[in-house]
Amino acid sequence: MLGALGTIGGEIRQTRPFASAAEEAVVTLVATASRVREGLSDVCGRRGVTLQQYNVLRILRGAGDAGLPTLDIAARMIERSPGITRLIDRLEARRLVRRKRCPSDRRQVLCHSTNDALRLLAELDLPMAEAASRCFAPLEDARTLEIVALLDQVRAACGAVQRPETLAEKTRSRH
Amino acid sequence: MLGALGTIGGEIRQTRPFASAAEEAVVTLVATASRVREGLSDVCGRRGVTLQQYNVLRILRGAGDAGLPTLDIAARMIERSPGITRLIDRLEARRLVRRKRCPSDRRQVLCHSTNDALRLLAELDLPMAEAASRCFAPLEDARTLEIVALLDQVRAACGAVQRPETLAEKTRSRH
DNA sequence: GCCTTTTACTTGACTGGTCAAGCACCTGCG
DNA sequence: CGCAGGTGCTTGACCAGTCAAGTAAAAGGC
Repeated sequence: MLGALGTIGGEIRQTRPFASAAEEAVVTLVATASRVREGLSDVCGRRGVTLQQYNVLRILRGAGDAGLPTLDIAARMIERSPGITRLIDRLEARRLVRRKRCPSDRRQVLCHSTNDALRLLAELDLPMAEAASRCFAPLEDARTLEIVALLDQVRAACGAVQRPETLAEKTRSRH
Repeated sequence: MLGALGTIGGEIRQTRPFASAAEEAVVTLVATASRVREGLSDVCGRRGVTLQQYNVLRILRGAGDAGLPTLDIAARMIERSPGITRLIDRLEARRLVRRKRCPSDRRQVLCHSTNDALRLLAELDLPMAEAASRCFAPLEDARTLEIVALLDQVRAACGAVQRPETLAEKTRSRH
């Protein structure tokens, strides 16, 4: 384990082996996600959007014409983002998002995808899918889904204490 | 798959299933790492350091009295960090790092851990290890190491194009 | 019908991260 | 020895993310 080829221990030139399997896994997980993220970020970056912005645009595309209130977008993001307002500000400035106050609840601001955004997403769909495939290319689909299943358990374990169900979510699941 | 409990599809309330295993895996990977990162970040945060700063301090502890030049630290970081100089600036301002010019190569700046830093790390060792264990608690060690092995392959696949071996690394491996 | 509480953001001040350019220093090569 | 080119950082300008406090609207009492 001490500096073996292809392992994190080797890559970051660590002098001592990991104290536990969990510690090694945490480091490997964060490092791997970081690399994958860079690859995707790079693809988005070529079209002038960050990965977070891309994520928002995809969420809005999925929401369709109805649009989505600001905090609902935040709740669906892959990575938590408290700066959601400003993030969308920038997208609105670039005419990738339109906002309007919700008539039935004037506290909410409904966000909509614009045609520019849909065009941008259409351009990004293929390269993003390719970037994802490239990362998991050495693994068969079965192995890939195995990772997914294992990671789901990890998220459940740390997410349980980390991100307690919000009130909004509780309310939603009640009906 | 469409919104099943405990899966990413359910958690982020996605309306359509994923187009491919790779895309699902990418989303799951980034989301999971993000949650794990938050948990660790939170532990560090209570002692006033970011996860990146903690990583630097650990690297310097590992380096011992010899210290380590700035860019060597950057190379060993779990997440790539071009802002390494400023990151260390902040650590130096808080007296967690000492810097001095290397006498044999005056371009390099050798960074050293201070006693304050060692004390801080000693305080963080246990809670950080616990946070890591908590994330992987539902998995047996064998399953945990299975994830590590799979993720190593993913990193190799996207890292190959993403982060080509630097010249410095080539030089080092030559002797 | 008012008054508290909750929700859904928004704003301001700040910290931290990123990119590009620059400077000091070393390393060969003629 | 001098100088072209590479290395190792640092700096400045910018942008994105974070935290705390504030505002406006809805919801729920009494």
